[in-house]
Amino acid sequence: MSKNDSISMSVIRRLPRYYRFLSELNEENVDRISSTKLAQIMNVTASQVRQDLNCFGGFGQQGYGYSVSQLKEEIKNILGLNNHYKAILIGAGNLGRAVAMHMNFNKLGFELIACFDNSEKKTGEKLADITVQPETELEDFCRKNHVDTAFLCIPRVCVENVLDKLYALGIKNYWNFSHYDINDRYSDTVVENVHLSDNLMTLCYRMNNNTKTTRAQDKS
Amino acid sequence: MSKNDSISMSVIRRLPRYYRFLSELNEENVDRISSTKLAQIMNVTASQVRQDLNCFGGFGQQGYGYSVSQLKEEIKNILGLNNHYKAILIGAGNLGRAVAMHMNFNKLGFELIACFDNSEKKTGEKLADITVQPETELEDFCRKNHVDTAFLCIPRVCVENVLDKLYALGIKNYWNFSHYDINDRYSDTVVENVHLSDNLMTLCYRMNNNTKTTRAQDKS
DNA sequence: TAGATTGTTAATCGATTAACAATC
DNA sequence: TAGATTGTTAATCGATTAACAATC
Repeated sequence: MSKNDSISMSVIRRLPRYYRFLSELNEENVDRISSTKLAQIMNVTASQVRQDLNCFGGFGQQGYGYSVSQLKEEIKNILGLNNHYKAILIGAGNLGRAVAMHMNFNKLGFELIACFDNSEKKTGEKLADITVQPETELEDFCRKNHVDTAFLCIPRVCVENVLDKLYALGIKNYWNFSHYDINDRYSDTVVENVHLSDNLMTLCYRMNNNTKTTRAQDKS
Repeated sequence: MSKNDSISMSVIRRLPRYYRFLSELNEENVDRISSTKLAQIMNVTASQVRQDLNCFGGFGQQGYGYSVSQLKEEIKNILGLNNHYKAILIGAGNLGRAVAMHMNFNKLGFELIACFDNSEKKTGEKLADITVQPETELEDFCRKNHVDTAFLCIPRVCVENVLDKLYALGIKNYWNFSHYDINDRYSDTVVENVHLSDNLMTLCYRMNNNTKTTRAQDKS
């Protein structure tokens, strides 16, 4: 982690993809790989691979290429996947439950330690190995337990209220599934948005205009 | 839909966001808006707003601005949200169920007409107003019913098999929640990927390197 | 008409690609 | 040593922003 002054978001958003492909190669017991070969597999240019990796350090060796297992580990570290950031989930609806059950948080740098929902019906339900608590417990829980980030799987209209509480408690990292603009209210937050409906509208557009869209940014 | 030769993906991916903000303004009964005002609300530049909109036509009026309701409708049309593309869902696990229950497909240009799962346990379950069918019925169903697109909420390892069937049946539009690279196997497909774990890894990176990430592309 | 704001062209900025000297 | 492939600089390409003439 030496050179990482102001890495562009374009590069950052490609890192998980590198990590995935390198993990696969590693599982297939591939020892080394050249930027050209990796680029081929990933459908990008060799230049991009080398430029991207060199944002973080010179992981390769001239005339040889990159060690797959080493590079995989480097990127894992750069991404911070060895962390166990404590996360809480707000909202135990369909989406919240899917997120809780479906994701392998431990491999992604997180640990899900609690879930809250404002509906009495949900309270007491089990998701993975955590129990849904009433939202009235939220603040108390956060004061008693260190919480790094909140995953917001609640409707847009509910976000502001919860966000204000969380922010006041010092939680400033969010995985946000709503269309509420968190950064707009609190600018010193780190927010990753998942806008499923935007994504689906984009699919709709592209189905409509199939013949002539550019290829750029297709992936991801 | 006149000028739309090769609109860049950057522009396309911004359209849903315009649509959202304009819908809101419209609900607040705002009649007209200037590019400057809209840009302010959306946290972008006025130039970008005007450039983006002018990819599709001159919707504004000099000295006046844009009619909110008209512009909203224009974008709705550009996105094709008035369509009712017939969609089927493959996979009734946590994620599939969340997708089926959580999304307001009709407002997004789609209609969910069936759901399939390869597990006997799932068969017969009700999601929204559709019943989960065994995956063995898939091909038969697709031959008897027109299907425009498939939403893939199944594990990566299951995709290839299902994809081959769907593609053979002429289905070439996919909303893909797995890491399987559909475009790689069939290049004449339209694919929108939702890579939740990539997204979460990006959050992890940014939590690690909070102080010094660029702002570009933060939104979306 | 005067003021406002668009549509559009030109300038800038950043990201991607190409090229090649360094070096394993 | 000769061949391969990196790290890095320079060139290109595309996207964003600024500027302004057209016009409502």
